[in-house]
Amino acid sequence: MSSPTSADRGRAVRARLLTAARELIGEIGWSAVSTRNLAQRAGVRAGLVHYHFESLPALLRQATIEGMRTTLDESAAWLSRADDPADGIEGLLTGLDRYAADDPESLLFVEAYLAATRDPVLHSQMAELMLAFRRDVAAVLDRAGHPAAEPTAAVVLAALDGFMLHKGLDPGLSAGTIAPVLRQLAAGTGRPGAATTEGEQG
Amino acid sequence: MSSPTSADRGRAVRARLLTAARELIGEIGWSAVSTRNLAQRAGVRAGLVHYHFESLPALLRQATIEGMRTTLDESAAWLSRADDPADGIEGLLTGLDRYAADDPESLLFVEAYLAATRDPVLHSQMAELMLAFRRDVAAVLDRAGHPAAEPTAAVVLAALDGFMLHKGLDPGLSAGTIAPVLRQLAAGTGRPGAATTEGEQG
DNA sequence: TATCGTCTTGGTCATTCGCCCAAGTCGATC
DNA sequence: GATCGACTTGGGCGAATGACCAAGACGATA
Repeated sequence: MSSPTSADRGRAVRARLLTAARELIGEIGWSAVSTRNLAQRAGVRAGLVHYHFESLPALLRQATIEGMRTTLDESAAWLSRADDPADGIEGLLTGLDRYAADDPESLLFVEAYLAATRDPVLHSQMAELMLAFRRDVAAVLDRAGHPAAEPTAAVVLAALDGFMLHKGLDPGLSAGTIAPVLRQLAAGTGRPGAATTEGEQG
Repeated sequence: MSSPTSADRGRAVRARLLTAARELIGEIGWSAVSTRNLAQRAGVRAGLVHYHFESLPALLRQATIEGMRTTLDESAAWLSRADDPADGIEGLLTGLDRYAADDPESLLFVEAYLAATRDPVLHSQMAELMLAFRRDVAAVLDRAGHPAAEPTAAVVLAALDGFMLHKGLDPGLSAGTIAPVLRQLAAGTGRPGAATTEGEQG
């Protein structure tokens, strides 16, 4: 009685293709994803790609946006759940740290940034997502009384993405190394009480 | 007489190919650079690529490493020339800001990070370069009495690369926005005198 | 049972890819 | 003037690419 056959199988194939796209983008790079290796990863025939999706770029766009939305929604939820903004940001950082080296999903974001440079449609969709997330981070900082919430949020997000980039080159770069600096940033300027930098950096 | 013909023309062709490679990597992406569009950009026949270079990836590697070395050397020189580390870092930032939107050369770095993820040779060469530069930045911070030079240097460099990434999505993100935050970072923790954040952020 | 819509198959199309090579140009050297 | 070596030309190789399509499969509907 798991009856739904035609339409449901189609839905499953679409989902498998989107998941495979997210994996492959991180593993081999955005423009190296082809209809054939994508179909192989998803376990379907290559002809299905152009039946279920308008084009290969359209598929990659949709997979990317869905993946980013999921990750950013979870991150925003985690952030607003933390007592202290610094705790929330450090949580984001360590979450990033845990699966950055192994899982290529983290590279999906960077690949998407670059792809957005050359794809106007992807660009506008990603810009909307990222602006909303940055607003969330700024709001959390502002609510905690941070004197410069907006620019600090911009720097923190830039540092997080850049951390992902640099971590690939230098395995010695871990979340623990830069967490104190990010905490200091999240704490604001003249608040010595939140300065965890003293005593245990390195 | 500008006589040197054979060997000298070859040298010129190699240089043109390397320059064209740096341009194209930023414009269309690392894996989209082909022997043919590369040769066309350099104003050279496609067959020359494999005469002057072992392979296309080898050419891209060499072009990338040379470009990065030049940029990093200039940046390090600029940094050590500044009186205050904060001034030096802000100089790096504004230099990055000026030609980030137009010139695709800024994307070369990000493309290289991703390519290094999949190319062990490029990986080791880039790692050496970036580690040396981060050491330079940390040394400048340390010399100015910064209490946490190493991790701060890591965060600053990550923020700079991340800034390049985010700037492509949000044109409203300019160097002026995040410069105060980076200054604060460069100034260290408990030094209110260097806190330029007050009064004019945004 | 017959028809319909949705999905799937297997293959083809023109194009582009990295790489290779025989033949040629041309100044330098003897 | 002959020879040499560095460089250049133009074409060609098999393989991979994105896109497309006629034909079939199969449960749902009538």
